[in-house]
Amino acid sequence: MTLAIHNSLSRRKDPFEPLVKGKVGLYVCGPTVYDFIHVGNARTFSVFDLVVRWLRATGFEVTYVRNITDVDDKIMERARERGIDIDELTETTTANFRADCARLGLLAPDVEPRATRYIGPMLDLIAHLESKGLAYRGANGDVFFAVRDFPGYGKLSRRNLDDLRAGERVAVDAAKRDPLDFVLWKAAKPGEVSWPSAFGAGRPGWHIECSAMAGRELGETIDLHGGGWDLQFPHHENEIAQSEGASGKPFVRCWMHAAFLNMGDEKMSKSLGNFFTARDILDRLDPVQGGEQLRFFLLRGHYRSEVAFTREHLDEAGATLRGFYTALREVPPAAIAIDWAEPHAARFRAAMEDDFDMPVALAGLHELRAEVNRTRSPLLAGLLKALGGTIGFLQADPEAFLKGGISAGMAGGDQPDVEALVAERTAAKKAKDFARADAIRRELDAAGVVLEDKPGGLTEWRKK
RNA sequence: GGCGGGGUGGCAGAGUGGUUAUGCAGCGGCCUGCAAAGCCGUGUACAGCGGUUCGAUUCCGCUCCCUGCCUCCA
Repeated sequence: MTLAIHNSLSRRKDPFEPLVKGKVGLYVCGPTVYDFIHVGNARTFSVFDLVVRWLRATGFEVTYVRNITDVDDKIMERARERGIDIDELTETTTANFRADCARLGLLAPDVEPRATRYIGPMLDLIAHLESKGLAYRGANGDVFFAVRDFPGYGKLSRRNLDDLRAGERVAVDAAKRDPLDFVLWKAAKPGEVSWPSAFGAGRPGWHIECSAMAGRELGETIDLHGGGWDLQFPHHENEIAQSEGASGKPFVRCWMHAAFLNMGDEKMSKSLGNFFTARDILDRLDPVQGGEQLRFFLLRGHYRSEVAFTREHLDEAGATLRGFYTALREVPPAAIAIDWAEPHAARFRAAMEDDFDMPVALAGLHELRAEVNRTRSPLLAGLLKALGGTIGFLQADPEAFLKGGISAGMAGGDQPDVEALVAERTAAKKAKDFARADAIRRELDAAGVVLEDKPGGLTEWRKK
């Protein structure tokens, strides 16, 4: 069984073989830290979290690099609006981003390079490109990449230079030789942050940072590079041009692009203004279940298919997760190592290795869940938990998960004393006072608590 | 205008040239004091029109519709 990944370069599922056997370098384009991330961003980061977890679960040693873009026009603009300096803005935004990721249950990357710490490598790269005739200085002091002098330009996004309508929507910079040339280094204007350089004081263009950081952290040729679909052009195309233009070697062996999260049937995006921040959503969900619920919602479809963001779908994801946890609560899972030859495990793995086919993998997990309920086998329950664990799910304590925010005392002061009412109801039941017992059930139900009577007079409860 | 993705049962969502995806919801049953949970059973769904084929949701062509990138964007 070998992993096949859809490679945007070939547009096929290619067998995945890292450059060095057993070791994978993965670079993911991270956020530009001027504001909270939205749920669409969360989806992309969740997708690559899934990739990293799966690779590790199947024995790869992964170096996961996800950058922080902390210099950019929007950052400068936002800092100016707020009257704070850029560092203050990027520091707090980065901290917020990390906190949101933690709530979602995302693994931290092994390396989280910040663009401003890699100005040196960027300048080296630009100088190298200039020496090879691929970069030139414009009349305005900016340094540009000469797109037509790089033969492979357009190979990732399948664009023909002559078909691109540069300037149709945005004025073309007169300093460029070709309208499609892009900035490597922007000459500083008065009052802007800048770094001294051989090209004059300035700051990096957007694309150069990823080439520099990926090259510095993972080498000239990297195994996997990911991001959202919208990054394919121009960002990733330009990264290829810069990196391959300089090194003469293939930059990325396999490109992965995650599909969008939509609002209605439109892409969720900051420029359209139709977005929710990940934090807004997490704040509205149960404090115990919310992170896993949102991540499950974001990942239950295939990563190359768009998903529509609605409250109903989010609720459904929560219900599904509760179903899994219910099985694990009823049948305490044995702590086991996964035997990949076991039929459920083999099916799950085959699905995951087929370009991370989560819907099929989850279908197998559902069947396993039903079997756990039927057989009450701790070994199968253990397998369910272990398989879920390979992709970062089902690792919470089932009892705590099912009780949700109510058990953690986070639901507010007007919550009824569940344990006391349950005890009272147990007594009422014993006395055959079913009217009282049912009244308590109704009262708790209204408070969002569902009671489940078990054999032997025990009563479990969970959040509705 | 160029390049791209997609239209599957009430909803979500895989997949396949001819056999059950799966989940949620619904319906029936078992269990239960009543419930809940669980289990069992239950759905001739593949945008339309042609073509290829013994047979197409699955391949080919056309049409219609939705949508992405081409500017910052996960």
